[in-house]
Amino acid sequence: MGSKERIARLKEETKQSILEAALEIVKVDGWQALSMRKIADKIEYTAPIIYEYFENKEGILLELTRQGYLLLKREVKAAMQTETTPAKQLEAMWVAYWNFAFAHREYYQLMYGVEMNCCSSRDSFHEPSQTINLFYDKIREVMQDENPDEEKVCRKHYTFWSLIHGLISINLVKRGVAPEMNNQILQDAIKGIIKYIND
Amino acid sequence: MGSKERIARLKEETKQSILEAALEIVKVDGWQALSMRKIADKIEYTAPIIYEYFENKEGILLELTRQGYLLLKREVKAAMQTETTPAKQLEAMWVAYWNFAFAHREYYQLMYGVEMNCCSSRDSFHEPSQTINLFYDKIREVMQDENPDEEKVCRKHYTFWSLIHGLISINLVKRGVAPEMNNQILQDAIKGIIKYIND
DNA sequence: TACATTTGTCTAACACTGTTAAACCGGATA
DNA sequence: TATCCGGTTTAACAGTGTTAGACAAATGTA
Repeated sequence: MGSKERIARLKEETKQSILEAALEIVKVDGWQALSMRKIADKIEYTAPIIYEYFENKEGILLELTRQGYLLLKREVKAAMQTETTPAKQLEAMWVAYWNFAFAHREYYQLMYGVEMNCCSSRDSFHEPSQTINLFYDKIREVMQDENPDEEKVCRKHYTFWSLIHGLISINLVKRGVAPEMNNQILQDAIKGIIKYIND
Repeated sequence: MGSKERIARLKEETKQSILEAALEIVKVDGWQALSMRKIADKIEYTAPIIYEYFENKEGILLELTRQGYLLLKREVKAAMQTETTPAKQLEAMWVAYWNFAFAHREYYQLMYGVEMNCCSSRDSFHEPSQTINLFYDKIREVMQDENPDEEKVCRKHYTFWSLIHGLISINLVKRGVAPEMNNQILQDAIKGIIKYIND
């Protein structure tokens, strides 16, 4: 009775095709454009059969997240194996992580909760620049250099900001990060940054 | 004819009440729970009148984003004024930024596109830990210390990760950041981190 | 005062969304 | 032949953002 296995394999195939269809839609039109009916259209079925393969829409997202983590691991591992010394390896791994985020931005967005819906143009605001200027000014003051290179000031701030924004994002998305570690990192980061400004 | 101004003031009031209602809903149930009809319910009107005050739902979000930036600027500025030396000021400003993100998480999420919908429990995955372990191992190798403190390894990695994740997030959400600066920051960060591991 | 026009508000509807229950229909089984 | 069962679809529900049309009350005008 190999037919049982055959149909099981077929089921697995359409399950995969659902995931692929979802990913295609997202790649073209973004996460907010993903709908059950569009997936169904793409695999030439009607929407309800998807529920034979996944509990609900979130089930699909969960599975894609899992795939994303697997893919990321593979790429990081591969990058590691291109180098020999630990320092070079670590560097290559982070570059791979970086590249993954842009090569598979849909995955990265899903995995780490980055901008999945809303507000098409978050640029075109002038308000943020007011706050940024406060920081720029202060960095200039901290720098001993009399005529600080504007590009350098910008880069310092951007580095700062990335670190703290990253810390915040991770905390907002994933609960249960030890708060005392957050504080220590935040303190370390701030101290480090201020020192780093006069490198 | 002061009545013109009176009704203009009234209109402005209900416009504000719409924004307040939206914020209340979001504070309690998150961004994905926000709907025009719920806002209307809260201000005791029906949904269509909201379109007299805002072009559409995104118009509301845009205005809230603007308010968020203003609020952030105020708090950063206030923090700055509690200190006198530039270094202390810069430190206080970043702490204020950090505090803002958690005191007004709805605003921060909206402003910087952090996890506004989807995937209730992104925890409860074991896949991410596989990748994290790759990094942990490598950090341990880079550390000269024979018996590295586990908490220290974790903290180093977390710092790394925050910086790079922050860099990525900003790039994914806000387009138009100079790519050459990204590269320089990424390179600087990675070099700096590796040095910093053996502090 | 009588009529006209504007203003505020609501109802109803459209086209979507995720999800479920019921019907249907073809093929394997008794 | 009759029965059951699995895969599939249709129809529906409740919810979403958004728009057009109706209706009444307030206002302006003759």
